Amino acid sequence: MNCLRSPTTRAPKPGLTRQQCEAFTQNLRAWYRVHARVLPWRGVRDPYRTWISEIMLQQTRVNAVIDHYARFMTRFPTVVSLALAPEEEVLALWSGLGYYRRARMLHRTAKLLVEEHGGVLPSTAVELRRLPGIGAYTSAAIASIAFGEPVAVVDGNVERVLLRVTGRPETPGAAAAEFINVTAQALVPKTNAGDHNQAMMELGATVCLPRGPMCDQCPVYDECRTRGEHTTTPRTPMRSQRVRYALTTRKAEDGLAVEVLLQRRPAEASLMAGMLELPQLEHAGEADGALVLTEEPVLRVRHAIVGTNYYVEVMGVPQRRVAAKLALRADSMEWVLTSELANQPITGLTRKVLQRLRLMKSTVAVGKQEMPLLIGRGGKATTGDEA
DNA sequence: GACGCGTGGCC
DNA sequence: TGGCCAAGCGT
Repeated sequence: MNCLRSPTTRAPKPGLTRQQCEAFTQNLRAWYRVHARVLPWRGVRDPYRTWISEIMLQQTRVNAVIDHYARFMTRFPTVVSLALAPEEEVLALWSGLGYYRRARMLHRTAKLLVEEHGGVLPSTAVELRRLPGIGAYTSAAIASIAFGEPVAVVDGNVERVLLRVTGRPETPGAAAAEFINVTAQALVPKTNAGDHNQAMMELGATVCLPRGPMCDQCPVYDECRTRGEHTTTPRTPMRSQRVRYALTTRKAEDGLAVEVLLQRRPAEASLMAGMLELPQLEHAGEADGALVLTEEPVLRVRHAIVGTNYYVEVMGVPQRRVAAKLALRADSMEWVLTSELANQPITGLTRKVLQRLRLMKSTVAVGKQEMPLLIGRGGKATTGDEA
């Protein structure tokens, strides 16, 4: 425990006394031994696996990561296999996870590691921090979990837990961030730092919840100043936007298979660059009437992206009509076999639409195996038909 | 330091 | 149903 290690006189002090630090860490450790969730990336001593899981977990829920992680590790079991893959394939396995820049940086870093570091991850937080896509949190997470370095992670969970435990008023800013960092570091044991860090996050994710913390189940209730009181800062309200996509299909050359017309987003787009989606129609207005065959959309879905609710209408558009309308963008159009959709870098929204229309099969070929594309609650594979 | 970047699940 | 997120990073 580092509580004795007093910071320099000018640095802020931890928000807990030495005795509180010791009690907190002990109680947390005992709780974690019993309540730690069994997750695929836990209990493996492979820095590569820790790296992949931590990148996937950035701003992403554990449940969403589990199946993507399994497919990803099957297809790319090593740094070298990842480095050798085309970016298209990395994005295809990332499809549905969001924040696609993560996948590109992951791929870039894998190639960098192979070219300049013998395909091996560096073992300290300071060195890891220099790699693309690895920031303050992820460098500490990999260093502590995979290499045992006693460095604290600070994510949203840790921040919330420590604000509640210390009772420090939530006033965002550099001073508050430094206070959190110092307090978090004071709690890190010299050994098993990785387990301690994961326990801190596990506590925040399963007990010390943002809303409705379950204080009666909390292992550090006695050390907590606020017992769960915590005000969350209000957010900007969601905006709404209407959007229409064209669903156009044709028979493949063999006369049996079906192909779907997709459009590739510009490589320089800030949002989902280079990924495939259904062609977007001009918004309801003037010339649309001549284009749309079915007055009623084939499908309506709502799709939320941070800050915006998209109310989506998918319109069935025959091939001969779509050609004229979309000719200007013809160079970005691609016909994709429905059997190949699962292996393409498709945006989450288009993926959702195609699955709901049963045009997209529910498994993806990864190496020699067929992996389920959807995992239902409880880990049972589903066909997607239940939706 | 603020902002842009995705998504599925939960209530 | 609509609102609220969740194990951040780069610019």
